[in-house]
Amino acid sequence: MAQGRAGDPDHGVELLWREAEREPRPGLSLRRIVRAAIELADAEGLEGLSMRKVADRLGFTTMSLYRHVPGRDQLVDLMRDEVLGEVLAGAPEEGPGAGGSWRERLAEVARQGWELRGRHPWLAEVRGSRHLPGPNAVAHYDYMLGTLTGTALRPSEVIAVIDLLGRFVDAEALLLAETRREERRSGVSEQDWWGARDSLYERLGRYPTLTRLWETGGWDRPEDSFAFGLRRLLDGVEVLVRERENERDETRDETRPESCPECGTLLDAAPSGRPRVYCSRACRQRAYRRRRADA
Amino acid sequence: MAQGRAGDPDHGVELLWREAEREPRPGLSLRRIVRAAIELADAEGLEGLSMRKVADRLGFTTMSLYRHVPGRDQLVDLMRDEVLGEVLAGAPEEGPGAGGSWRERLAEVARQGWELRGRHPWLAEVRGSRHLPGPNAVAHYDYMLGTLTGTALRPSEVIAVIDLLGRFVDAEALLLAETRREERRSGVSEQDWWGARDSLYERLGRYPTLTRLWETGGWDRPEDSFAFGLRRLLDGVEVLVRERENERDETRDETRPESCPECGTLLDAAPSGRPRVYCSRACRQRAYRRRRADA
DNA sequence: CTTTGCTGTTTATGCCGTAAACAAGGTATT
DNA sequence: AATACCTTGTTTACGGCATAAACAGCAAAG
Repeated sequence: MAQGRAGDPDHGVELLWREAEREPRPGLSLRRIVRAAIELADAEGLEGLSMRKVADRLGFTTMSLYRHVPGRDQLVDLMRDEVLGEVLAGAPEEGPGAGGSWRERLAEVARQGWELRGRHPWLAEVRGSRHLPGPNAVAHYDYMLGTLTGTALRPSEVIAVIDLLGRFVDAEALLLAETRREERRSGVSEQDWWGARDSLYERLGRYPTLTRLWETGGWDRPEDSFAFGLRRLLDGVEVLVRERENERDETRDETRPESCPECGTLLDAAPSGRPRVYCSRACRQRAYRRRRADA
Repeated sequence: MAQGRAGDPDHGVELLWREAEREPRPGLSLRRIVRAAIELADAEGLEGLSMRKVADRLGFTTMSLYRHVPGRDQLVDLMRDEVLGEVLAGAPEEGPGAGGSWRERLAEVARQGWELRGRHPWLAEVRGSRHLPGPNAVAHYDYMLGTLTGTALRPSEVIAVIDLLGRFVDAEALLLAETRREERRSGVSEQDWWGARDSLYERLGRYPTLTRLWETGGWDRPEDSFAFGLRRLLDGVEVLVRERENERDETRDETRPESCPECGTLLDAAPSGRPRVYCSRACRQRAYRRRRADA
């Protein structure tokens, strides 16, 4: 069934989105394969993931896997979707973090993504631009986009911010994962390895800025690169949000606000005929809570 | 000479830093190998780079390369350093961009890095945390760090900003490179490929934020992700710079400024005995030009 | 009872990096 | 001049990888 379909993306969609497994029978199954592959990748990284090893771990031959998965790439897509389910499983009901400012909510999803990649470092190593999202991936993306609901950002900006943040988290996680793996493989810590490169340091005297930063202790206590980067990014987004808020405020008094300032939904006329400000009681209360929190 | 040294980083240092080749003799040479490898990787990506193909391109056997390069990884290090030389070759003398504000200089090095990765997309694909820098890599790093000279940032922050920016450029370039490659490999544009995933879109109705953003045209004209991200990042850095400037200004009036506000150099007493403000005429003029430009 | 389809296995192909032994030529030493 | 050595390139071989293709066992459906 799965065989010979490695080049068919739509089959990949079916695989990712089809209903939960029927009754668990003995023998192989998609879910078992995916789970085994995740364990393997958690331990050895994405590059250490091979069809052979997954099959061995399950006690089957390599080719047996191809009865359930079209190929390695699709297996990775399935693994990705599986672990993305972990974030939502631990999240509260009412959207992303419910309370708090957009900034707090955004910082929270970044932290969640960071922690997920701490548990599954291979997630950041997944390459390629055509990975099909499964139900969990889409739900997670929707959840992240939801953090910016109610800001004055334009739709395309909401998307750009979330994508940017996602790439940032991935890049930082990738760096950490690679460092960790090389440390484990070689048995030498990153510090020790670089510290032993005397033949390199001998040659760095001629570089002025490098030398000055070295002498003023720039490398003595380095910044935490995830925390530092996240702060800069959030600050940068905040500048944009404020800009859009100012634009909104300038036009507010003349043209009546025709969309909910909290979630952006278009406002239909209230039954009473009185002009609405919020689209629902939930939004009105959320705005109230935020106003109180800001003060 | 190169053989059997694949695990010796110090030999890698020697290779990267040793003087320019002697007279070009017929047959193989390190430089020729590196050049051929760069051409290959430019065309086929880092994953398409193999010792076999490099050797074929030069008309030698695979193993002949190992007389000059310890292994594939070290070859990549050499390629990296070679192309990093391109940036500095086109740069003016007096440090990074010489004129302009720190923000303009920082934006400029980001743009240069972006363009370099446009010419050599594989550069962003290089993985691993223990890549030895050669002379060009160090000079380029020094050059980038130099853009923030004269700001109120602390040394560790200067480094963190430059590293963050570097990872950002790399991440964006990687995304683009992967997209391009898949487009070339499959012959289908990214838009067309995703547009044909009807079996996926059928299932996206249940996701509220996604749906709302779709309906309000969020994906109609997406932001340019490099330009957008760079703006956010620079804005974020600017927030930090201003914060540090305020801190400096608060202590300015009581304790005399003992370092040049333009480049950070410690000020020695002027021969006249009159308290100096800038360390040199160059810095005084630069500050003047900037003040005029801001107004 | 036979046909069909699902599941797992066997076998084989063609990539990859590189270790090890070897061959040939130039250079230095005796 | 004869010898040893060093540098360069080749041959051969190994173990790893993904996966195509043919095949074998079994169960349910006709």
